[in-house]
Amino acid sequence: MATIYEVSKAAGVSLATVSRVMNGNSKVSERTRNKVLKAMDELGYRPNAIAQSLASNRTNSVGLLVSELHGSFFGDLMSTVEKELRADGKHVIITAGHSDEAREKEAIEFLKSRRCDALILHAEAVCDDYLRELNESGVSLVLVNRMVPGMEQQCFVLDNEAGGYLATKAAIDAGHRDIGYISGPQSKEDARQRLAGHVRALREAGLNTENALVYQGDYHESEGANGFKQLWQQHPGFSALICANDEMASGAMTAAREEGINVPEQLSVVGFDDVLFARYLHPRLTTVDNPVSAMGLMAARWVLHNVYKKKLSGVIKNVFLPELISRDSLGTHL
Amino acid sequence: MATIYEVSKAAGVSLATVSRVMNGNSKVSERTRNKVLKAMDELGYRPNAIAQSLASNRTNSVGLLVSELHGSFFGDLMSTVEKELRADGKHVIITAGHSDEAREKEAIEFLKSRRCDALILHAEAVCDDYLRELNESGVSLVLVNRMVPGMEQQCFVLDNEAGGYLATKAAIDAGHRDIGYISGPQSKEDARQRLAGHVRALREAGLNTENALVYQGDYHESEGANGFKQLWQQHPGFSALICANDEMASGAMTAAREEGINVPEQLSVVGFDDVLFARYLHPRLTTVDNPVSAMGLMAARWVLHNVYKKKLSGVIKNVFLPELISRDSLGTHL
DNA sequence: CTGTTAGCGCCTTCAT
DNA sequence: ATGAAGGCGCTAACAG
Repeated sequence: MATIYEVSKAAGVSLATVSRVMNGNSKVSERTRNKVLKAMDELGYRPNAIAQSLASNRTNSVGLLVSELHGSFFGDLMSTVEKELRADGKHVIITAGHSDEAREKEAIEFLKSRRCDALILHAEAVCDDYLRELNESGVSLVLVNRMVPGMEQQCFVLDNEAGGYLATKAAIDAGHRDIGYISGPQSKEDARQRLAGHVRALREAGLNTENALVYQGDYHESEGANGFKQLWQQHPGFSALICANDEMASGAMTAAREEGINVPEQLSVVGFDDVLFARYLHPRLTTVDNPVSAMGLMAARWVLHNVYKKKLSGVIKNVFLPELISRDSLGTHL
Repeated sequence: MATIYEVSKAAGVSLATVSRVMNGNSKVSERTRNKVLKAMDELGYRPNAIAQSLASNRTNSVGLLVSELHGSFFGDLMSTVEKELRADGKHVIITAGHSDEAREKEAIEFLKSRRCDALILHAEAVCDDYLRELNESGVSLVLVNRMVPGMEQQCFVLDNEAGGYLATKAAIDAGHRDIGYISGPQSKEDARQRLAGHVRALREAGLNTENALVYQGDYHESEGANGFKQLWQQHPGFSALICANDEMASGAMTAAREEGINVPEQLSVVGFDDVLFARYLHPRLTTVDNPVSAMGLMAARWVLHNVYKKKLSGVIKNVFLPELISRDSLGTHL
C-alpha cells in the first residue's frame, strides 16, 4: 500500500500538499493538483483511514447500538441509518446489546474505544442516569425509541401511548365491547405506554377497566399463544384481542385457529409495529405502524448536522405519531 | 481521555511498561503490573484503538459485506458473525452492496480503507476474477454463499442443486406428478442450481422435463403471485408448486387463495430458505432449510483461525447440505 | 500557494 | 524486567 510520502515523492511536492489535495479544503494550484492526482492514480494510492483518524481526531464512523442484529425492526433501523450516513462518506459500526444491561454497557464502551464520532443508541437496559452521564461526558449521542428527560432534542421516539389508544379505539369503533389485551413486559417503558393507551381508550368508551382482560406477555410469539389461551379460559367469547406487538398477535391467531376460532369472524386481532411479516399472516394483520425507518433517518440526520456540521435537509422531528394500518384481522362486531 | 503517557507518569514507570501490561505478552513483575493496573483504573484509562491499530498494523476489525441490512437472511448472517467475532474482541464493520456491482466494489474499497484485518463477503454482483484478484492482492477474505474456483477453502456455500432436488423430490414422493416451478432470476448462480435440482428430480421420476411448467421470477413476493397466475392459466389444475424461495411461495399462496384454491388440499406449495416468516404463513410453509447461520459461523471461525491464529474449535466445513423442513403446505396427492 | 515541523497515542526493537 | 527512542501514515499550524 502506497503511503502519502511515496505520493509526494512521485509528484515532486511536499507531503502537506498531497494532504491538501486529498482533503480539498485549502487552495492548491491546478497544475500541482494534477501532478498529485496523477501520482496517486499511478501508485494506486488509498489513504489510510486509521492514520487519518489518529491525526485528525475524527474517525468518520458512527456507532450504532441495536438490541439484536436480526429481526425486521432492527433491520429497518440499521438499513436506514447506514444508507443515510454512507451517502456522506461516514460509516457505521454496529453492535448488539441483547437487551441486557451489562452487554449494552460493554457495547457502548467498545464503540467509545473505537473513537466513534457519534453514537446512535437503541438502548433499553441501561438506566437514564447512565445515558445522561454519557451525554455529559462529551460523546455525541442520540437515542432511538427512548425518551430521557433532559435530552429531549436527542431522542427520537414513537408516541406509544397514542398507538395503544389507536389500536383499541379501532376495535371499539368497529363495535367491540369485550376486548382482551396482551401487553409487553411492564419493565419496558414502551410496553407500559401502549397499555396506558389501551386503558384510556377503554375508559373513554365507558368500558370497565377494573378487572380488565389483560395478560402480560414478553413480546415473543409464544406468549401471544399463552396469553390468548389464558384470557379465553378466563372469559370465553370476548370478541377482540389487542396485542402489544405483531409477534404476539401472530401467536394468538395461531392459538385461536387451533381452538377452531375464526379470525376475524369470531375474534378480531390487532397488532402493533407493522413488522414485515404482518402482511404475510393470514388473515393479513391489522396493526399500528411503528415508523422505525423515519426515526432512524432523523437520528442519522441529527448526527450529520450536529457532529459533521452538514446543513439540514428537512426538519428534525423528535416525536412520531403512529397510524393504524387497516388490513383484514379486525372485523366489525354488531 | 487519559493516554498511555499519563498512566505511565501516574504509575511511575515507562510508557513501554504500560504497553506491556496492556498486551500481556512480555513479562512484567507482579509489583509493577499492579501499580500500572491501579493507575489505569484511577484514571479511567481506555486504550485508543485507533492508535493501537496504526502502531500495530492490526485493527481487530473485520469487514462484512451483505446485500441488504434488512431481511431475515442477512439478519441471521450478521447476527452469527458478529456474535462469534465479538466473543474474541474483534469487531465487525458492516456494509451493504445492494446486489449492485459498483456498490459492492465501493463497499469493499471502503472496508479496505478502514484496514480491516479480514473481509467476509456476501458478494453477488462482482465477478469471480475480481474476487480472485482481491484474494491475491493480500487481503484475507472468505466468501459466503458463493463458490469461486481456486478459492474453495475460503468459500462457504449451500448445495443449492441438492436443495432444489430435495424440494421437488418431496413433492414427487407425496404423489404429485403435475409440478410447477417458479425459479429465481437465472442470472444468479443459486437460482440456476436450484432449478437444476428440480429438473433432476423430475427426470429421475420419469416426468416430462421438456415443456416443463417453469416460470422465471425474481425472488420477490409479487413474482410468486404472477408466476402462479401464469402457470395456472397455462396448465390449470397442476397439483404442486415448487418455489425457489419463501417470498415467492408466499406470493403464490396468496394468489392461489384469491382464486379460491385451497392450499394444500388442492395445491401443494414448497418454498426454499426457511426464512423466519415461513412458519407464520398459513398454512405453515414446507420448505428447504438454508443454513445461513452455520455458514456465517464457519466464515467467522475461518477468520479467527487463519487471521488471528486462534486454535480451531471444531472442524471447518465448506459445503452445506440442505434439509427439508416439513410443515403443512405440502399435501399428499393420490 | 507550498514546504517544514510537530505531534496524534501506541507498539516495538534495542539497550541496559 | 524495564527504559529510551524511533516509527506507523497522516493532519495542522506556522512560516515563507
